[in-house]
Amino acid sequence: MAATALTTAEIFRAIAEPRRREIIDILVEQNDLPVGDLVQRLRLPQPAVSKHLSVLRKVGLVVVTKQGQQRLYRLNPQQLKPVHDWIKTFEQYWTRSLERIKLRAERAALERKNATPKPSRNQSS
Amino acid sequence: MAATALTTAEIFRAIAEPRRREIIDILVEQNDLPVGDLVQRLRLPQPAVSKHLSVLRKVGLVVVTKQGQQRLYRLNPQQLKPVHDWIKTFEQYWTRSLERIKLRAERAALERKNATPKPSRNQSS
DNA sequence: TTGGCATATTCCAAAAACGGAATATATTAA
DNA sequence: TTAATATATTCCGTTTTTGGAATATGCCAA
Repeated sequence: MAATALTTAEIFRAIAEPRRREIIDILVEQNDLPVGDLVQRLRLPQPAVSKHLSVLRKVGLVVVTKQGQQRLYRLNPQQLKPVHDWIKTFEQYWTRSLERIKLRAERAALERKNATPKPSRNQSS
Repeated sequence: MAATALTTAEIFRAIAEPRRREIIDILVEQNDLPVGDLVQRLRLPQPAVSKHLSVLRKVGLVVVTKQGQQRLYRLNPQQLKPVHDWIKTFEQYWTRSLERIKLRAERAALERKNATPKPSRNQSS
C-alpha cells in the first residue's frame, strides 16, 4: 500500500541524519531516557534534540511516555525493519568471497549477453 | 578516521532518496546498464537520472564504464556495508519472539532501576 | 567536418532541512 | 498563585536538495 511505502521513505530520511542515528544508538543501549540525558550525552542544545526527537516520533522510531515533568524516550526498532529488509538484499556481496562474486557476476553477464543481443536500445518510438 | 565517517553519512543521505534506491534496485538485478535504460525503466527525464547517478557516483555506490557513446552503470554494493553494519544491530528485535524481547527489556529496566536510583539529573553544574 | 545520439552539466526557482534564539507549554514545588 | 524545571514549538536566516529547462560535452557515423 502507498501509506507504507511513504512511511518507509520517511524512515530512510529520518535515519539519514547523523545526530538522529546517534540518538537511536543511545536509546538502543539504554531505553526510556529523558530528553535531558540525551542533551547531556549528545552535547547539543536542548531544542535541537527535541526537534530531532520530534522527527523520530513522527515516523514511529521512538515512543514517549510521560513521567512527571520529563518525557522518557524509548526506541521502537520495529520501524527499522523495512531498512533492514532492503539492505539485506546486498548482504551476499560482502559476506561471500570476492572470487564467488566475480564468478557470479561474470556468469550473469554471459547469460544476459547470450539471451538478448542488447541492441543499445534507448527511447525507441 | 574522519573521512570514513563522512562517507558513511553521505551514503545514508544518498540512499535516502527513493529514486536512487530504485536505481540501486534495478542495478542489483541487472548490472552495467546504460543511462537510457534507466531512463526508460524509471520514467524520469534523462537529466534527473543523470543527476541521481552523479550523486551515487560521488559516494562510490556505482561505477561507470564507457562503451562507445553510452555509459554503463554498475552497482558497487560494498559501499552499502556500513549501512548494513548499523542496521544489523537491531535485527534481533524482529527476528526473536516478542516474548523474549519483552522479558529482555523488563530485565534490563529492573537492573537499571536497582543499579542507579536515577535522580532525574539534568544539566547539573 | 557535419550531424545525430547519449549523457552530463549548468542555471534557476521552489521546497525542504537545519541551527540558533526566543518563546510557549506542562508539571512540580513552594 | 508564583516560581522553577523539563520539554516542545515557533520564528528566522542559511544552506541543501530537487526538478525542469536549456545547454554543453563526448562519441560515432556519414
